[in-house]
Amino acid sequence: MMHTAIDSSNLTKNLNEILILATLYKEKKHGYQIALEIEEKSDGMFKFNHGTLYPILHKLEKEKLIKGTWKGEESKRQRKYYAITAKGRKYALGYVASWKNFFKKLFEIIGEIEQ
Amino acid sequence: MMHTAIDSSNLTKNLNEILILATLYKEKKHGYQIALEIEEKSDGMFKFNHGTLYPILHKLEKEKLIKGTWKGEESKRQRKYYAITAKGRKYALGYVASWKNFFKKLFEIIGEIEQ
DNA sequence: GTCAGATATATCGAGAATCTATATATTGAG
DNA sequence: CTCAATATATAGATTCTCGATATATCTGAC
Repeated sequence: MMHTAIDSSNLTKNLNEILILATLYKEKKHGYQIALEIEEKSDGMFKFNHGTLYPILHKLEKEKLIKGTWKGEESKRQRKYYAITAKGRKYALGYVASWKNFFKKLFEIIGEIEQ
Repeated sequence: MMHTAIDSSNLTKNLNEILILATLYKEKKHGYQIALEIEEKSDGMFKFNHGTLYPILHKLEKEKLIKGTWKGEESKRQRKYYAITAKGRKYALGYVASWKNFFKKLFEIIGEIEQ
């Protein structure tokens, strides 16, 4: 399995990527929908500002982890639906393993903190 | 208990702080020692560059979560030993609760990713 | 003894990423 | 018809880490 190491010096970026990939894992969604769903599911713990969300989507698309397609009838509002790619799925699977390892290590250290 | 919310848009900073507070929770240590211990305990997953470590220590000290004291005989090498304060302990306890919550929420979402 | 490498603290400039604000446009409720 | 929510996008400000640099001490090898 591809091993996607988490860069602890850039955790937020790693978090944003895995949240987006997870949200798209089972079905395609457009940007705004992704942001809303993540915010709802996490009870507001994870939020995306517009200025953060779209550049990340564009970057993931450039890396071919997701693929966007414009949809909407003519002269109607156009939405860009993103679908995860095969490459994106592999990447996401490796990422989950890395996050588990991350928390294991983290809790080993912060286990020092006790009441 | 004080609730220390984790700012998911600045995760690395939150991580660095909790790692330092955890490392100081049971005994005082100087900066270099903190960095080495965290790197060893995490098998290299968490690392501190010097340019990152010292500014964070200064900031935590300014916020009175830790307190530094220079030690070393005259004309010998001076080391600054940091001890966690009562305020720091309370803060750390709230932080651990927040990290657990963070972890829970994250895995609720990335649970979508399955083989 | 002296020299190299590890220990130890500190700061600066560069680079990367997010945030806030702004722009533009559609849709639905009242 | 107007306003709030939906929807995508980008620019500039801010913030944080990284790598480099500076300074100095300690220790072990030769």
